[in-house]
Amino acid sequence: MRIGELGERAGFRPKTIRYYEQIGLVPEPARLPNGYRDYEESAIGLLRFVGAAQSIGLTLGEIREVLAFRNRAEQPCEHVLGVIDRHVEGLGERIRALESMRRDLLRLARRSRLVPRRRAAYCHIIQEVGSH
Amino acid sequence: MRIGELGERAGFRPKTIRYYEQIGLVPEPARLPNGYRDYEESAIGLLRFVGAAQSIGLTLGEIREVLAFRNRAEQPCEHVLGVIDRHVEGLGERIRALESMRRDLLRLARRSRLVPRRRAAYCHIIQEVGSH
DNA sequence: GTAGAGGTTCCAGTCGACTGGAAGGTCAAC
DNA sequence: GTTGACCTTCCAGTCGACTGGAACCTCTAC
Repeated sequence: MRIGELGERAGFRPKTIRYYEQIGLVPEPARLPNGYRDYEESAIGLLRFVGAAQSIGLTLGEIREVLAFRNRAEQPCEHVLGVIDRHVEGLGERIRALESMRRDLLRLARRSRLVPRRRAAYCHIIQEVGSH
Repeated sequence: MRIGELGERAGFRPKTIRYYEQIGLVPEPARLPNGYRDYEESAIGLLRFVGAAQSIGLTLGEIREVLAFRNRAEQPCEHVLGVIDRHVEGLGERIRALESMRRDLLRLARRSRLVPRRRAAYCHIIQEVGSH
């Protein structure tokens, strides 16, 4: 299939797919006699993989590393486990921060609606967040 | 105090402080006779506010909006409450996504360590994440 | 044959958040 | 007086993830 169809089905713009190919994230596909890229069905899965990896916070660089192992059909090595551990650690912190933030913002929104004359209350909350 | 000291005490580089001034995030300070910037103590609190707001995910543009209201000592108006609501909503989603991600990664890490010969397990998990 | 959609490469730009570097001034300690 | 740390402005660059646009080709429907 051509690049436009691949993009439609995998959820990426052609420009983005070409960009990914340029930075070596995905392989160059075969070409039709007219020079158009000709993708296999498997390219959809690969791009979906990239999208999923992005959605869990991996950078394109990290995804490329992971794909390198996937493409070689090797089991995760210490390197990939290291990537996972780093993310798990960071995730815990981010979740705690976000939950705290959410609670604060909900409380603030409630207070602001109950006491509309309360002054500078938003700034007060942000400063509490900052002092944790 | 001069910009270097402010940066030390507030946790920002002088370059960054000048950048914030340039984009209108923080006000221009007074100047000494030699042209050096001369900051009041309150500038530390303002920059800490910026840092705290960044840490809960606000963009500089959003922080600037909030500061505009703070500086006028007005109570949060509908606009600021709108910013809060947007963030609360987005936060809930992000927290759920991060928690799901964290669970998946923890499970993956455990499985990978118990069954070190398991092949391409990482890719499998990412694809599960993507299919949620 | 024509028009328009879709494709190609190449090069540069956008966005947001900084950061580097050039060119030069100021100041305090030695 | 000299040196080195710190300051100034200005202009452009970096990073990561794209995206726009120019110039041109290909193909299908009318």
